[in-house]
Amino acid sequence: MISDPMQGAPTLEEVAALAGVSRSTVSRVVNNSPHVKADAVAAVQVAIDKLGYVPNRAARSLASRKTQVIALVVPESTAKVFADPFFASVVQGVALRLAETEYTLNMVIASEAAPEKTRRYLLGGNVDGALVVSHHSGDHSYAHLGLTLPVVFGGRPLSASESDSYFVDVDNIGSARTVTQHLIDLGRKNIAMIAGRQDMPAGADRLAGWRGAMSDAGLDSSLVEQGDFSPRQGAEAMRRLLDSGRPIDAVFASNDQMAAGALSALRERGVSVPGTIAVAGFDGDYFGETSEPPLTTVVQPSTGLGEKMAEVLVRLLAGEPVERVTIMPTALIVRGSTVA
Amino acid sequence: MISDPMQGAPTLEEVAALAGVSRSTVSRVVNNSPHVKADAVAAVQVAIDKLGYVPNRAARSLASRKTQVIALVVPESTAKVFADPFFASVVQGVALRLAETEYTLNMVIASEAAPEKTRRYLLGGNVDGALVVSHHSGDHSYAHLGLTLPVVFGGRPLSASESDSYFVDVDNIGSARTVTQHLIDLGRKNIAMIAGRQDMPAGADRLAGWRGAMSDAGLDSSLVEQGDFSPRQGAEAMRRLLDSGRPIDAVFASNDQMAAGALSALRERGVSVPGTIAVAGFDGDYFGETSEPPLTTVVQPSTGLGEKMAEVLVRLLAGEPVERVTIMPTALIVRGSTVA
DNA sequence: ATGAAAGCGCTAACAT
DNA sequence: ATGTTAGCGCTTTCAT
Repeated sequence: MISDPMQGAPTLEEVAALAGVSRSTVSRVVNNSPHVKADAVAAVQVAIDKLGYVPNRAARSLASRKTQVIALVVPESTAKVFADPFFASVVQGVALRLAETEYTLNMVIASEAAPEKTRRYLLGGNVDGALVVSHHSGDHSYAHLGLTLPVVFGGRPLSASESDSYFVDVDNIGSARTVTQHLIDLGRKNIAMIAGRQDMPAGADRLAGWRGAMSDAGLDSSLVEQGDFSPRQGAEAMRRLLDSGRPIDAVFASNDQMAAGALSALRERGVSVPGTIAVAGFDGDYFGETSEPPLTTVVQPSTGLGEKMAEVLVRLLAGEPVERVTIMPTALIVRGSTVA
Repeated sequence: MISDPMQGAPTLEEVAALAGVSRSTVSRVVNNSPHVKADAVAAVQVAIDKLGYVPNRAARSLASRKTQVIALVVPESTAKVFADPFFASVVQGVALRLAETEYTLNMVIASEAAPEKTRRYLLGGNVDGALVVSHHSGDHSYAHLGLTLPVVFGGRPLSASESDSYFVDVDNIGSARTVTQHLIDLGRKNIAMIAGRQDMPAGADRLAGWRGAMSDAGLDSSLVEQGDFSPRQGAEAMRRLLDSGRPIDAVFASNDQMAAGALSALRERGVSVPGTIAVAGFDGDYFGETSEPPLTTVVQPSTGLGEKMAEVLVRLLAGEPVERVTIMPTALIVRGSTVA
């Protein structure tokens, strides 16, 4: 059998004995207190190294009433579409940034069936703060968590007013306007929209951005179909658009996955892209990079978004002043799906 | 400012007082001890609900010498390619499965620069067990961790002998043979291989499987180029293959990402697929699903792999007998890249 | 600058 | 079946 890992781990007390100082002094050294004489610090360091001492988190947490744990809350529905490369990148950014700190990353899958369980866990003093990513969820039972626990959201929370929650996001409306304008500048007039779920900020805002650009240009903005951000539903939406019989010379989809789906529907109907219909997406993930033709899209700094979320929370926890809203930059990338 | 979340959290002692029993009894109820009378259980439950009591993990961990934490160790290089959908799915499986247990998932990014930091953390009594995924790493400093801490690997560990580590994997050799045989059955004779990194088991084994099938069929197995599992290097490998001037009528790539890259190289050279060259991949991820044409591939149950890893570790931790090696089933999926 | 002492909230023998 | 008694390993006043 495997030996108990917690067995025989050297304690602070043993370090103190070996260094010939009190436990308090060792504790101070471990916590970088400035009030310890240099030689004492040295002696303790030697003892720590010799023993391979690692502070016990549980004891430390119990005594200090701080957990040094940050929860990354992922609604279960989002977890199921972990396949979403955008989401995976955000998680990656969070993990990378947190690895540089003393915080530990606790990934929590929030079952939509038992939201109370998650709430209790988060509010039960098990974590110092939480990061909530819900690209794909309408569930915002976490919106009010921010009143009790430091929380940073990935993407603007739907239900909470901007004034009382911290979040990191991109300018979805503005970016959607930009892609749409690109399509308009190309001379396209009948630009359809494959919108994402409207119970999600990203879905609603991108639709709003498209509408804004269309009406500013005096174009009709009634060509809208909806999908759930998946390639499959993107393809289905495209087919419905085609079947409507209305003239279409361009399509803007709420994300690259749906745009890629639209591309396959177009291919199966023998419609040339961008010749007959130009297609643009949003996200800048590899669905768009590897599609045929590659997609014109709005690139979001997905890893950067995760890093920023972690950073905002860490600073919040450190008591530093932090801006409630952080908007990350996006960039329009023009590729073969709109320009031959 | 935000109120201290750990402030005022009801303690076991308060529950005991309200229920009119001792702390031990409350503890027993919380831990589902069978030795508590029904009415006492009821009284305690009422008190717990009324107070909204949540056990303090730190205190529990300190007293019980168990952390209830499982680390998911991700080598930093792997984290950077978190973009790998296969890997993301494995993580998803782990998280989903662990969410059903009492364990907490601690995601640890193991910096290759400071492997000792991770070792210390894992061995310092901060976790009960670890899950190591290193699809993309040659680093196996974790191989010997298994001697001290319960560890389950995703994929066969390279350096450790099978007899002393737990792992969950698929039959890479056999599956690679199967795809290759499919190509041979199609009448292809000059089948090239785009192999993955040979310092990784998956890379080496898939190459071996292809070799085996080729030599069994009496075919030449010298048409090999290597890549790092990325689409870009898959495309480059394909170009080198084409530039070699040797006849080629099929290609098997170590993963779908490289196969997708090969597809784009082929398209840019105007080579028809599967007409002139048939292409097959491995993994069953969406690179293969969304490519044009979609890829014939070996589907691995990626989420299932993660779930199984979690399950094996949980059972190991529970002291249940568990098989050291778990091989998950794969399936050959034939699509347009090999059959018109 | 350092030590002594008192817990943090819980579990785990040991009694009863 | 339930209560009592010690700690788990660390931080943190409070002295000195």
